Amino acid sequence: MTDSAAKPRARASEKRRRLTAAAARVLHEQGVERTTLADIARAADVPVGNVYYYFKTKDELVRAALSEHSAHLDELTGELARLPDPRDRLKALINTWVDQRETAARHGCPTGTLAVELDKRADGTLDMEAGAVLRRLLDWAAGQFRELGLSAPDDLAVTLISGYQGMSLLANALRDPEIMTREGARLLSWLDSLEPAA
Amino acid sequence: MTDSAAKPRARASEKRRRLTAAAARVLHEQGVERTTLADIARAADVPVGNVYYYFKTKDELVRAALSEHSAHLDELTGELARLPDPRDRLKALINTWVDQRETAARHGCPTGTLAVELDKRADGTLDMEAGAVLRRLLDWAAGQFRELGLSAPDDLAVTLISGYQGMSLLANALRDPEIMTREGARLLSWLDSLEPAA
DNA sequence: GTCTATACTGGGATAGAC
DNA sequence: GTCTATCCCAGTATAGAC
Repeated sequence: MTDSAAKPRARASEKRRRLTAAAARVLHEQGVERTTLADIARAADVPVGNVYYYFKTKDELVRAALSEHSAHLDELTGELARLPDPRDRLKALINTWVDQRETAARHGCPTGTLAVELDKRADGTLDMEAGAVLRRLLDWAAGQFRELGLSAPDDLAVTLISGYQGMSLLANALRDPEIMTREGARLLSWLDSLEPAA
Repeated sequence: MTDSAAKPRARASEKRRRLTAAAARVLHEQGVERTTLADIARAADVPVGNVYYYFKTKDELVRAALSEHSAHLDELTGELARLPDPRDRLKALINTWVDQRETAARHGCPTGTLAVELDKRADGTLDMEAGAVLRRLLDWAAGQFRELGLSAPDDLAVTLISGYQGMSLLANALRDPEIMTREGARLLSWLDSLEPAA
């Protein structure tokens, strides 16, 4: 009996997951304000009006997309944790960014562009949530710098992530993926130049 | 006769200028998609429906806001031109950014956030126009680096403007103006470290 | 040349059928 | 638990009064 109910439940969460994944992708490509629930439903292959069974409001879908980005970040840092040297982890992170250059040139950083859009809101509902995801990335990077014994690890993290956001924004605005390549190389040699205080 | 017609014409363009200035300000604060024509009209103290006498569509108001930013940029570089040393001009530019830190922390870089939002559009109408303004800033900066006899002036310009966009985005997402101060200081010492190739 | 009243559309949200 | 039909509002744009 409980088992017979399991399948519908499974399908329900399956659709919910499809909607979440679609939201993350479509909101990144089109932005929050220009994306309709119909767009997301279509991308998830779910009937339009049905969306409200899984998400009460559009904002909840945005929130789900943010969790998706956050989970993706966890996955990435989890993989990087296998590298013994923190500096190598940071370098691998930068290489990941450069590998994504075509996407960045077309749509920007998923979290960064979301942060820009949500910060324009007057209502205090979601306007800091994207910032919170960026904050987690900053904290992770600061941890790596700390492990390296560098002073002011938090500031170094800001410099690194700021570099990523800046190059993504410019690559996007100018539609030029090579900006990611060149600035990525610069960040790599910057990393190499950092030495612990004597 | 031609003189008697001058006053209404002057008033007309006066309102047009008020609308343009209001558009630049409100679009920066609220973003394009969340700003209604009524918002801009109210900020410009012009009757709502009247807007269409001066601007045929909302997109034209966005375009006007972009010209405003572009003009503001010209004004700024014009002032900086009075400094004899290109390096001092670049430093003064960075100091201007840091002085604007409270605004940046609240609303981001006017042109950068506009670029992010417009790039989300599928229609090829305005999606590159903000990028064009950023391009002009890049070109100006590259000119300064070239005057200094530095190699790869275009890449240095990208690094500088990317730094500005990155620190503005992070300051905005985290609502922390001090990020502008710290990253600004870093950019200043980076500038000082640059030497012409021997 | 200036402004008002209103038409029209897109899209978020809901009630309720199956 | 799934989906359809529909309501309703916000907001752009226009027609036309003054």
